[in-house]
Order: sequence, then C-alpha cells, then structure tokens
Amino acid sequence: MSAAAAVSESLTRSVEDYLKAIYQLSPEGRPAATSEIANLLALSPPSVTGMVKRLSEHGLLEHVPYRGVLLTEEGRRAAIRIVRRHRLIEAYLVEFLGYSWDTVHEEAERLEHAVSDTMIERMAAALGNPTVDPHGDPIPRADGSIHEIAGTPLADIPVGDTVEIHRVHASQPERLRYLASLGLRPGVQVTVVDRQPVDDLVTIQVGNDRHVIGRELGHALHCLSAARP
Amino acid sequence: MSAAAAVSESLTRSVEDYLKAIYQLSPEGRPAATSEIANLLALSPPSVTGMVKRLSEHGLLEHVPYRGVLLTEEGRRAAIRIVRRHRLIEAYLVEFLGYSWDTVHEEAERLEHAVSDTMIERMAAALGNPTVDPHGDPIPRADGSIHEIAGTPLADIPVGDTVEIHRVHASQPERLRYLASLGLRPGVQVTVVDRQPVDDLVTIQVGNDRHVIGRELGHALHCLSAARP
DNA sequence: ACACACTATTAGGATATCCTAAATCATGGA
DNA sequence: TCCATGATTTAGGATATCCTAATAGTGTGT
Repeated sequence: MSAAAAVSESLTRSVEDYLKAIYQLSPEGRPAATSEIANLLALSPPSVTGMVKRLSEHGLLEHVPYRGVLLTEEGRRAAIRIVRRHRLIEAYLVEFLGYSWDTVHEEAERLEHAVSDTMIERMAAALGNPTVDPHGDPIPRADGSIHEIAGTPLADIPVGDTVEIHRVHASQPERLRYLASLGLRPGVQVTVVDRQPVDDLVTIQVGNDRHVIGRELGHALHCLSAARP
Repeated sequence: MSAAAAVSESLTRSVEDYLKAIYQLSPEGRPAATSEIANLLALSPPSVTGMVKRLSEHGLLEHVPYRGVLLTEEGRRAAIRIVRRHRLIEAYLVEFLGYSWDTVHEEAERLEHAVSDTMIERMAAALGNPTVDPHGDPIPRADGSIHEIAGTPLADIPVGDTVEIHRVHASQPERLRYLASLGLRPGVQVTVVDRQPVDDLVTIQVGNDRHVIGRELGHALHCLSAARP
C-alpha cells in the first residue's frame, strides 16, 4: 500500500528502462538473467547487477543472486505503465504525425519517459482508445490489464491456409522497412503456397505477389486464421 | 565550426535548462547573475557556479567570475532551439490535445528535452507553422531567427485607447487561469476606461464587462494598438 | 578610505549511474 | 566425482549533478 504509492512518484529513466526490459524478458514467470538484461539495454553485466540490487531494495523486483530477477507486483505495474505509454505513443505518431512504423520506436523510446499520464490519456482518446499498436502489439489498458491474442508464427501455418497477419515481432527499422516493402503488416491477408522444411522457407501469396520468407521473419510474423470469404 | 557541430549532439536535460534560463535572463547582452539563474532553476548558487564553469569550458557560455554569464553564439543557438521546441509544444498541446494555456507549460517543460527535431518539425507543420504560442510569445524559426513584436504594457495605455492583447508574460497557472476567467488572452480587444496612478490600477472594458487590473498584470499584458473598425 | 552587507566561489560530500578488472558461483562433460 | 567454462557478482573508479558550510570578492555609504 504505502510502497505502491511510491511507484507513481518518479522513477528515473534508467529505472523505467530496466523494469520494461525485465518485464519483456520474463514472460510466464521465467526469471530474467543478468546477461539478458545487459544485452537488451546495451550495458555491462556489473552495471545490471548493481541496479538490480538497488531496485530489489526498493521492492520493485526480486533477485536471487546468480539465478535471476523477477518483477514484484509493484514493479510489474510500473513496467506495464511504460509499455502502455510506448505503444500508445507509437500509435499516435503513426496516426497523427506521419511516422512510419519503422521510425516510431526510437521516438517512443524517449517520449515514454517524458509524457504525463494526462497527455497519454488524451492521446489514447484522440486515437479512440486503440487496443493494438502499429505492430499489432496489444496496448495495456490504463488499469494494467492486457488482452493478448495468441497468434501462430507464419512458419507454422500449413500450405494452403489463408491467414491474417496479426502481429509483427520486430523493432529493427531495417526489417520493418523490408516487411513494409512486401506489403506485410497487421491486418493483411496472406496465403501459404509452399513450405520448405530446410531453413523454414515459406512461400506466400500477398495480393497478386508471391514472396519467400525465411526463418527469422517466419517466426516474427504472427497470424490468425482469416475468415473465409 | 567543429565545436558547433557538437551542439546538436546531446546536451543533457540539465544543460538545456541552464542554457534556456541564461538566455531568458540576458536580454540585450546584460550578463545573467548566478543568483538569478539559481532562482529561476530552483537550485543553490554553488550548483550554478559549478555548472557555469563546466559549460564555459565547453564553449557554451562566457563567465567572468563575480560578474555574470553570457551565452556564446553556440550556446545561444542551443538555447533558442529549446525555446522553439517549448513554444511549439505548447501550441500543439493546446491545438490538438485539449490543453488549456495554464497547464501546457509544465508538460512542455519536460517534452522539450525529449522530442526529436523531426517530431518538432512535424508538429510545426501540423499547426501550419505558427509564429506565436498560446501566450503570444514568438516561436523562433528553425534557422534560429526570431521575430519579436514590441508591445506596450497595458499599464501604459492611455485612457480611451482600444488595443489588442498581444502577449501575456506569465507562466504561473494561477495567473493564467485568472486572466482566462476575465476573457483576457492574445487577440482580444480591450478599451482602457480609467487609470489610477496610485498602484497602477487600470480599468478596462472587455466586451460587455469591466475589470480592474492591478500593477502585476498591467505589466504582464502587452498590447498593440488595434485597428479601428 | 573602510567596513559591512551582499553575492559568488571554493571545499567537501552525497547520490545515481556507468565502466573495467578481479573474484566467485553453477553446471555439464570427462 | 570434479573441474573447466561461462555467467555473475564484488571491488574500485569515473562522471554528472546536486547540496551545505566556509571563504572570498564587490561596492556602497559614511
């Protein structure tokens, strides 16, 4: 209770980055490793150990030395708040300021720490309270709840099936630009025409075009079965 | 030349705040005093002395010990860039996100350090490249030039004159809300009906209402002679 | 010309964050 | 079982920023 109030106070940019990273690295309660965090944030492992120790003392996460870290309920709440901000900012920039999906990430990465709750909610309202961002990632609600829709990696779709792209797991501008050049983005329908078990090559039909997708992207693109017309 | 390139690199939030403060405190080449800077930024004088020394070494300002500080050309450029950002952000928030002029300052104060040049220019474009912010303050152009229009303080307008409010020198939300409640904002026409030399009391007619303005606000409101209908 | 009242600077510290180099732990394969 | 390898933590430092207390400079009024 009393500690929970402190969360909304003022976490530094660094702290918010750590919490978000650990949140992303520990799905289903698997502890995040020091080296994973260091890697994601581009910091040295000792820096991470130091910060992790401090955040544990503040009750934002639990650390078992040499084993890994998990967010506490309080830390999780703070992390989700940042994720909500990040995704809403991305959606806003694409919708109202002409950003393309490969350039929003960097801008959102800075803004997510600077924008007030008021501004975030006004942006959400201006967007009509969207549930997903431009990459198809779900936007956590203001109360912290998240509606995740499990999709199937394109690499696992059987030949002949037509599916809708639902979510694109990539933040590197280069990959996103490549996907955009192929017309692949959330909401688009594709049909799997061929699969090569070797290297997980998948041939798909998008509109009138055919493309071959390799392993990386085949696992980055998550799909939902499309309604048959 | 080479040093100038460094400016756009990455000044910290603190540094940007110092430069902006010194810019605002040294109009017409009058050096800014340590205590003035400390006051404006709510810091202790020794902190200011320390930062000033560092910034001098970086070529952003000139410091004559015990005398004061002035921005160098490089520092001035950086300061104006922040002012442009601040005022454009204020204009954007009022225009597109439903902010009132008494609440934008605080939000802009944080965003001005976080937004990219790209985003600032897109916001400017979305606004139609405005020349003034919601308080009537001129928005520096991207090239650093500023078009200041000299107005006359309401306190100095002769009885009988009708003028247009041009600029409101205030950032305190309380004062701005009071002015808004009186219908006083840039663009509004007022007629001076009476003046009391004691305490600089000015009675004005705004639409169908009459208000008495005291010394503080009489000097905060800058006016231009209005076109006679 | 001088002392006093300010203002500004120096001294000495604290905190947050990061780093490199040197221990320490955990675990899979011989 | 035991040790080599890789992951993690501890040790020791650097930098940026802020603070309080003590010292130094400036300028005014007599």
